[in-house]
Amino acid sequence: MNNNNNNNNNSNSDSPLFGQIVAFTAAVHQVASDITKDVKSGTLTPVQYKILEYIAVSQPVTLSEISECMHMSMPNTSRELKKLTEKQLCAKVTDPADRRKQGITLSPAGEQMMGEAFLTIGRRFEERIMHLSDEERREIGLALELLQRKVFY
Amino acid sequence: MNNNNNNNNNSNSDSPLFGQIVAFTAAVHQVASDITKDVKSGTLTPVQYKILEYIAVSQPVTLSEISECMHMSMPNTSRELKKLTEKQLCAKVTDPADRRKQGITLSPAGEQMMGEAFLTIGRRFEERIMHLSDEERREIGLALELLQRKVFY
DNA sequence: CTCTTTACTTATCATTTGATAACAAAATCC
DNA sequence: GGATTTTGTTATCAAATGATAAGTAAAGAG
Repeated sequence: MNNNNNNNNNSNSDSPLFGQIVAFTAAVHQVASDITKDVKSGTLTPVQYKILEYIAVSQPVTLSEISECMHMSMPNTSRELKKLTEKQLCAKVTDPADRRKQGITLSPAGEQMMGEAFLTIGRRFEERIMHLSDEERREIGLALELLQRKVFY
Repeated sequence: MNNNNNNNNNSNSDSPLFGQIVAFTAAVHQVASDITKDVKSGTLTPVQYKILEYIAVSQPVTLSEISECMHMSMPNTSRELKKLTEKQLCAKVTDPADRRKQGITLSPAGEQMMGEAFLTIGRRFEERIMHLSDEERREIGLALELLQRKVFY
């Protein structure tokens, strides 16, 4: 009865791309979540793992950068980073040029942990694209480049 | 030549695609997070919003489906859904064919809330791709389709 | 009809995360 | 040199989320 207008409100008829992007984004999230499932050590909280991931890719980083990029407040960032440091997974080095700033890097143990995590992720990804030919991979590379440049910048 | 098709176990990131995918995935997450920032009503927790989003796209859904898809336990799913129902944002309808199951849909208020959210998201997305030509959009559509079919399935 | 399984609920507790106030040290501004 | 801004810390509190145990009602199996 009051089943009013049809659902499938996935779009916005302005842009047919929009619906496609929504579905695509959901798929990317889904796959990313599948592929990274259980890679993190049990002693890490999800946020802590994310932080390590970010440090691993962007090191050295400052606390403020982590804070901004991960959308968390400085106090909370500081707290989590302290825990990571206590777990010996990362190290803070005071910038000699500006001694307020701290360059944060992974410790050797942190490097190893994240190295293993990325290896697992890489293996799972390889499985997923195992069956693809060189030509297909080339196309995928181009598609990724295109989307990143024009949409996900 | 070191071609794919054989499963080389020492895989990790000798696939140049892997690094590209990592960066791409990060970019997608970043943009998605930017674009959906603050679209949710202040009365919703992040998880509750995610659930509503899922219901909106997939309704009607059962509790178990939400539970599985969102990676949360049945008790917790039940709790959050109860809160959403109390907030009048969704409705449970017992399946007459199997009265254990509950089809969950958005209530009119829920439809409206999510409709507005999607509209905002759509507008922000439009801004982002505003400057693109028809030809570019067509290419993007193709790229999305390719990636979704071959990588993010 | 009893036994088991499925789908979900309720209650409870621990942990994680978010938010805010108050502080400190180094750099920068004037 | 004193005020201000930047960068980070510590402490505390509230809320959100996760985990688990125990229960209910309906469906299905034998």
